[in-house]
Amino acid sequence: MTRSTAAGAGVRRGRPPRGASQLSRDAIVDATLEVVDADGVAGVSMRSVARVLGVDAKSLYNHVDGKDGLLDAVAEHLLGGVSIPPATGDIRVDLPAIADAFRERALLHPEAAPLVLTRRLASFEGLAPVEALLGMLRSAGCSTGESVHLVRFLVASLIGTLLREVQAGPTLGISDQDGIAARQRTLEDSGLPHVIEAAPRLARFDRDAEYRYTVQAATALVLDRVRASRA
Amino acid sequence: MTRSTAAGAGVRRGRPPRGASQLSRDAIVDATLEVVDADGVAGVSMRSVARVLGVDAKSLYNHVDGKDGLLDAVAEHLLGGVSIPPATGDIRVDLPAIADAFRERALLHPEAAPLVLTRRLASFEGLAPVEALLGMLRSAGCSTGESVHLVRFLVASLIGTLLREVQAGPTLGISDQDGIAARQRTLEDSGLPHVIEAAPRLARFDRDAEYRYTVQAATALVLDRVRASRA
DNA sequence: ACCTGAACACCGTTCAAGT
DNA sequence: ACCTGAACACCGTTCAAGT
Repeated sequence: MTRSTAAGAGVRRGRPPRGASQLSRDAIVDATLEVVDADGVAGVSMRSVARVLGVDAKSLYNHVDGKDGLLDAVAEHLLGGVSIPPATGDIRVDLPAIADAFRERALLHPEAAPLVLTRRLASFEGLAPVEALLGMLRSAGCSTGESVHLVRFLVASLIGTLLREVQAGPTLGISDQDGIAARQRTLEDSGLPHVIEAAPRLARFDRDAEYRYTVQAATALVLDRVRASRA
Repeated sequence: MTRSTAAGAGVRRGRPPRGASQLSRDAIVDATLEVVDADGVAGVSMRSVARVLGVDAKSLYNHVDGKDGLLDAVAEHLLGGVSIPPATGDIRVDLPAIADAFRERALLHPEAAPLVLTRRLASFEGLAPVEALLGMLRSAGCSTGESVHLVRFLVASLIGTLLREVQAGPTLGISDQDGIAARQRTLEDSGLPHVIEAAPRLARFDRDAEYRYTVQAATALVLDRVRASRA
């Protein structure tokens, strides 16, 4: 049913062989993503993942460090797959390209996005975007120190934006016309003057438009910072 | 042992009366925060919270909508307590003041911060900061549309930053000298030239300094946006 | 080297009964 | 109106045994 079209960059494509004892870390991660796509992160249990593989839950412990390790592995698998196009030297092109690559990968399995965005922020699987951002800033003339600060700011902003994008998915968005109306009414009942004034706009949420605004604002900020660094 | 000094703004102070049937939504939220402070969000279960109150776990269902509703209530309780100082009319003062108020409240119970920052991003308990930000931007001359976009960007950036601040708490930070060294070594082993160059700076993380950088960058961005809006 | 049966100490939640 | 006993269908994880 959920037959996701784009699987990882892995070798094996379809669902892993059931019943056969073909267990491997990769197969387990794939099976977990199958569960996540179907039932969300909350649906992941050692037992539910094992069921997909036609195997006993305890067998997973031979390949993965408990449930926590399993979820880490999933986050790492997704983060590790970020592939960034070569730099052009123009920040107005390269910054959006890096952000897009990260976003695309993080939203590959929307239900898994919170995992990718909140777990392992300190991990080293997600270093590709950091390397690209650092390279961009350094060759634009920023100091190493300024570059590191700026990279952290950019990553944090992007993560915050994507986290809301994912959360807003079902609840807000254009899809749910009644939800928007109800939401607007709640906002208007808040008694806060500026919230009331902005209620029609606060009630709706266009994911792509919000993302583009974030990237554009971030780009402007970086350009400003680079200009200041040069002076 | 964990005797947190600053409790909420609630009326009752100490631990709720044990054994007595004094159950109430507020008492349950307080008890949950006690568990969170001691054992983290992962330590929260209907049974562990009930144990703090000297009550059967099932009794909680009379006041709270399951475990999910309980965690929502905790997030709302914390978010609802944000109190923002009156505006001065100077963005360079007011924006940091709003951010500080939000941060202070979100980090009141550090272990509960992920709850506050990720749950209920669409909630209406956290409207006070939104109202303050909208007011600031509108009276600075931004259109309603631009103000809404900007508020979303600012909130997302702040949430992303605070989320990392909380995550970085135990692992990075100044505290763990060996951790920093190990982390630096890993970065240097990545093979990524700019990551290697920046490794000493990437390895350490000063929470307050990073937060200040975020607020300052955000302030600069807003000032720039306001200037553009006027022209 | 890897899989599993037995086992343990947990979970969230419903519902009918009690007071 | 609110609390609980009995009950159900789950959890994660260990360990000793099997192959």
